[in-house]
Amino acid sequence: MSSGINSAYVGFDPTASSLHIGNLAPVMLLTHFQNCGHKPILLLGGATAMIGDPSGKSTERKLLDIDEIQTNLLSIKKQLETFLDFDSKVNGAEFVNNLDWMQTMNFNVFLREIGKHITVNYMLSKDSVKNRMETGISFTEFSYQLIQAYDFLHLYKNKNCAIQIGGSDQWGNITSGIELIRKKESMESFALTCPLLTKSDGSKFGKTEEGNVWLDPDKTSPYKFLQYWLNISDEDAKKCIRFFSVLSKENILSIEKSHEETPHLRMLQNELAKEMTCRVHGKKIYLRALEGSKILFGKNTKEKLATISEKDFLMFFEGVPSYTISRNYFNKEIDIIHLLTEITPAFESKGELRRMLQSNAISLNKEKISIETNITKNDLISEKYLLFQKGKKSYIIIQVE
RNA sequence: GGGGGAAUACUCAAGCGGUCAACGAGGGCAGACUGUAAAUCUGCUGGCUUAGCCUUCAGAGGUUCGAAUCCUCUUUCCCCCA
Repeated sequence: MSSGINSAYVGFDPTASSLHIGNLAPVMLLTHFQNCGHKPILLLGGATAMIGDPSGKSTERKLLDIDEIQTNLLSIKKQLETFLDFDSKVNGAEFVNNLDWMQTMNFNVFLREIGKHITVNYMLSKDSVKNRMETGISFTEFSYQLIQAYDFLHLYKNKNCAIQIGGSDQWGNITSGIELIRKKESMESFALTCPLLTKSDGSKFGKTEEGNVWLDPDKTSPYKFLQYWLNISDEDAKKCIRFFSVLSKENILSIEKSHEETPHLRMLQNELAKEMTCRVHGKKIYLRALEGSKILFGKNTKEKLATISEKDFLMFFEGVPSYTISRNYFNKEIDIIHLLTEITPAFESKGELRRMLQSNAISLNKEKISIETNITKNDLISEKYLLFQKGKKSYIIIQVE
């Protein structure tokens, strides 16, 4: 590794229109790899996405639509571009697409040149296949590891790339590639896998109750994206900042030190959230999302709330339960319980809402309200919205039309 | 095929004729504290027009002034014998 420039590749199958932060671990390995002077190669799995990787899947998957794969491929490519340097003459990152060599590959040639070197016995020993022996696996998905193995061989021969990086679920596929290179070329190649990141509470990293945290702002709003990083526990933040930031070792140690001295400032989380949100969404959007967080979680923010634009308001609250009601209701005062249970189904029962109100859990426009509160049109933000909160983090929006 | 046991709220799990909307634990939600943490403490956790009322303890009937509790049948599950 320390001698000269090496190449390493990571493969991404365009099975979704966006990457999520769980995909980022191998990307960051490549980033660090490049920062050490080596050359990263990003393999887009235009061909492999058409096959379907059985790794980690307990059942056969439906084939993806070919047009969809193309669309996905382009948007994932765009997302990846922000993580690496493509301009360097010396070790600039490079994209390849395995469709380029697979679509001209003749099946007969493939069987003679590639298939002959890997035994079915060997292929069957992989977890991805073994786990499917009971439930069944199609020949198509079974072949996947051979195609990925061939990718590795192809890049070894054409790009002098002897290292493949991936998530730990890719171990089997990668070692098949190493095996193939050894058989065909009598040369050594290397696998580097990163464990699936888990949080200290044992749950999967990069998931919220609503699902994956996506890089695509249409799937996960920048505000939520920022919030995800801000809410990482201290313990996890230490791990994450090493992994996901490109800060120097000294820098990280000094942030950690300040964090320990003044833990309530949450230096680690803030720094991490800033790095990630800026890199994925850009600085401008980061600042807007940050402003939103301050408004929603800061103190004395009722006035501030009134100042944010409708556009930002909608961005911060993208994805929160929202109900639309008629303006006619505001001809007179509205009973709070009537509004939140009957006019809108925001709460499942009046009893529940009553309990919440009695325990001081409900806020309207950032101010606690009681069971006697009546709503008037003066409570409307931008003459259009009512912002309710259940506790600290759970929002409900009522929009007037 | 014969015999025995079980089915209770989101989950586990008490209850064995009235004091049961049903102990307790976990989970969940909220409050206090705090850092939009963790830990801790507190409250809530069937519905309603809430000193009360209504609907719930696998399902359907029955006994009784009164049933989650007793009886009958049905369904499902577990165990033992063949």
